[in-house]
Amino acid sequence: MMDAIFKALADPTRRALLDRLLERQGQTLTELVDGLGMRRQSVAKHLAVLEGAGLVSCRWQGREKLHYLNPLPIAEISRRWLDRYSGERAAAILNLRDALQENDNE
Amino acid sequence: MMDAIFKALADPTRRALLDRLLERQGQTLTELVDGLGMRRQSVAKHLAVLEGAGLVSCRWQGREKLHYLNPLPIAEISRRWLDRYSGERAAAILNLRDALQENDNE
DNA sequence: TTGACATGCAGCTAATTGGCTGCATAATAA
DNA sequence: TTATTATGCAGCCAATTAGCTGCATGTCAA
Repeated sequence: MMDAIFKALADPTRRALLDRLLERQGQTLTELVDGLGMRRQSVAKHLAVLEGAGLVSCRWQGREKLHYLNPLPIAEISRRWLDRYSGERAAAILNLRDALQENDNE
Repeated sequence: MMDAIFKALADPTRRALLDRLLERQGQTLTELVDGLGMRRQSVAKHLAVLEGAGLVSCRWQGREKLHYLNPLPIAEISRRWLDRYSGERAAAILNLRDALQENDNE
């Protein structure tokens, strides 16, 4: 599950899609295609990956599929994984700096 | 640059390597190979990716290459990108909930 | 000096990925 | 009803990736 999220975030087009949805929720596929320089079907695949990772939720309205950003998984990742690297173990940064400066300054 | 970091984090083996280094800095390649069920050369490639993304820094000590986690890029990512999804736009979560509950409860 | 050890480098292969085209289906508009 | 529009689905292809093997290089210990 965490793996799906990281893999989904690994593609710049998919991050751009999340940014677009952050600006305005509920956009359709054809709206989201605009400006990406890519065919509709390719964008649809990217959106499917985002949906599979739980980052985007959808709602059908007639023949249009509205896309909504779901920020909760990203908040989870940030809290449960990334924070370990900046939070309680911040001392590691100092250890690193010390270790690197120890004896080679080339 | 941000792209390199996201791509580096997309692989579970690489995230495991970061976790290992978070537990103990300065491990050698052969130490890190242990427990991954993978050849040394493969692990070396993963470490090269992490180093290329700035997530790992290295120091040579004789014939051994010591690996150190660099938490700064992850903190950058968390601050400059991920926080937008939980912070100022937290209202979007409510908008999403409202939109999804609007008219379909199947 | 010689043998063992730590690593690097080049190249192979199978699987995955990210784009594409073509066609099908469902909903709206005329 | 018929044409248009929004989307889905299947399949193709080139590029990337993640593992591997084999060999070369440099360092340490006996």
